[in-house]
Amino acid sequence: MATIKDVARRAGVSTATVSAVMNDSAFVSPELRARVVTAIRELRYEPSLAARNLRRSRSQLIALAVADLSNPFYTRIVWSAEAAVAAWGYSLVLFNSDEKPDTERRILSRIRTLGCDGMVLVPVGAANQYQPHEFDGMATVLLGRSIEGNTADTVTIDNREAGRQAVDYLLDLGHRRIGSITGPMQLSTSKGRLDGMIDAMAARGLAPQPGHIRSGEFREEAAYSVARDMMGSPDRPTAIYVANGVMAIGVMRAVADLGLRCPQDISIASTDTVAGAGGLKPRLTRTEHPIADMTNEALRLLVDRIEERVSEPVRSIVFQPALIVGESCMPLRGNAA
Amino acid sequence: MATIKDVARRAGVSTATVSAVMNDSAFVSPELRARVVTAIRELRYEPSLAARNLRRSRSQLIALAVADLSNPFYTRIVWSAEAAVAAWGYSLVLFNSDEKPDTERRILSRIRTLGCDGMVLVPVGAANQYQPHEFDGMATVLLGRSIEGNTADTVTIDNREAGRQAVDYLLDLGHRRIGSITGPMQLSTSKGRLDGMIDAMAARGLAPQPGHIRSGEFREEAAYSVARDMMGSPDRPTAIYVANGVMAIGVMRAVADLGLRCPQDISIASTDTVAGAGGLKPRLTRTEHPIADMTNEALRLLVDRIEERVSEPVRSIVFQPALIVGESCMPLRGNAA
DNA sequence: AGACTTCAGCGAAACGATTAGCTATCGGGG
DNA sequence: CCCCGATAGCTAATCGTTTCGCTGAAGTCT
Repeated sequence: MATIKDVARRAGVSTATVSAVMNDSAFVSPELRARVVTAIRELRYEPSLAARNLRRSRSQLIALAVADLSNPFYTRIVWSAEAAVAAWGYSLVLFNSDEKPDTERRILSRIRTLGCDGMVLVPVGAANQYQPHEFDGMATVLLGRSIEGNTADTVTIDNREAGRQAVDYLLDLGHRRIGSITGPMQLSTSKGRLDGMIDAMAARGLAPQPGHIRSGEFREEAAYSVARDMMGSPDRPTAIYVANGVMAIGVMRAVADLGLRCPQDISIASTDTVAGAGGLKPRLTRTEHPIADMTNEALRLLVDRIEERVSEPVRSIVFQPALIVGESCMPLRGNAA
Repeated sequence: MATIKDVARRAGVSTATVSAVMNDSAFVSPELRARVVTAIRELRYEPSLAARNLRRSRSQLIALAVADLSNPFYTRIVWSAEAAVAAWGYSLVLFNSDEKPDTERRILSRIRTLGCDGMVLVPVGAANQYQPHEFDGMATVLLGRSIEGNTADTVTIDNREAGRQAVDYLLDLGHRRIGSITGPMQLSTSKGRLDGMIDAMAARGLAPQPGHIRSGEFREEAAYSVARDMMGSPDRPTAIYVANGVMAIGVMRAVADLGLRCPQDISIASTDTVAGAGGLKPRLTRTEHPIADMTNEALRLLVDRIEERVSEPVRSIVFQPALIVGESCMPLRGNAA
């Protein structure tokens, strides 16, 4: 691997000149520039980022730590993020905390050690699990989930509104016994969506039955067993709001395995799914999130911070969900019940 | 950010001793060690990888460049790779070449500049597009696709066998007019799978009609339009072998939009899909690839190379596909035709 | 006691870039 | 003719580690 010294020697100039040519940081006469450029090409010189970064104390690395790489929702974020990061001239270091706070803690420390210029984090822990020092000195944007009392920029969806929209739709169809399957309650997303559901019902003087509100991990299997349990009971709901796309798949599988038909026997609405794209039948009625826009925005905020073009202490951007009507819901009258 | 010097000063020792404590690289008396450890904790010292790597000329970074991050096949690879890389003590830098050779070239150069210790590459170009120098000096493993005449380790699936298995199954069901929709022919995967199909038919004295063999980009949209075209003609095949999971979704959508039913009107078999997991109906009959195993193996080979525990010049590992029977194929007799 | 080995720990030279500050050259104005 | 300013390019310090080779103290052997 050729170094800047080799190039300098070959071109008969100093390393400072080579550096100037590489970075366009000072005027270099056309003649010398040409010699340097030739030497660079001949030696196939590529500057070492390790050295450059040590000097500049920057790394050109942006870390992305997502909560669950097996979830298409996050792989979509990864896809968008890779493109955005590259477009801003950085490279993406990817981490999967697998919804485990301990793993996340190790990742945070690793990100620090790597000297990443900034990070986009989908936090998995409850607010009180974070030490303040875990964020300071590092440009950070929280994506998708927020942490109360945090000091970092945040890009989220209006979860409460998402829950409200979905459940309002079910209510409009005449459903009254509506259940919900959501994720862990310490997460802002789960809590927000459930609150939205409760809002929507309260607005019509209703409240969900306690046994019809269940939470579990944001995984297909967890949702499957919770759904089997809830749907097996005689006073089962006529409609379910599932707070997450992957869980919705589990719920649909549970419904099918119980011999129930969707939407004839049970209506299902969900939030944040990307499953519709996969050819799922029936197509889910769901609130969709502008994942790509959210991710791009998160990176814009982050790069702003990194390059110190920003004055405000903390910025919070909230996107709005949109209800997409599929084929997984029916008016109550049409029900077998 | 505290540096090793701060720690040394605080503990009243030299930087060399701090380094020894950090790396367990030399014996340090319990007393000094304790002082150092305390100082490290108090200052919340984390060594700078930039400096360490400059010195050691290693980066603890492994690059993964996949062909298409929007394809679940590759996101599955990303998932497995992140876990494996972390388990080996490295971090993952992710790139998406988006099936574009130009983008891939830029990525290769970036990987070099970053000083990654090694890379796992899903190559997108034809063999002759690679310069030998693009690989040398860098530990490399090719994953999923191979490059003829390459000098890197390779982990692939037996594509020919995959095509043979799927088409054999269709032949066993009595199909004779079998079509195929595959990816770009310069890719080893597309070519291998088509060859396997031709093998299977030739073994029974048959050959596909020329108009029934089509190729296009490995994308849902490409497959959709090719399928509409092929299925619209009067002598359309009674079964199709689709060489890729994402394309299979496009084909199924095309079939549905043409008012045809699968499997009653047309049987579909595919290779390499991960769509079955997504709740697709009917479930595809397909050859599955042990993606996680392949990825783990690729990383094992790579780390072997990086840590120079290996003598052989080039290793090639070929995995075998397995036929998974779903509900997307029927015997020919049952057809409307 | 003297000579030799261990051994903990230190000092300083790398690693490969950037960059502040300096030097030499040249042209032009007083 | 001298001085000055501008300009091109160089020298050397620096970033934060690791690591080679050294020192001096303590232990071991004759």
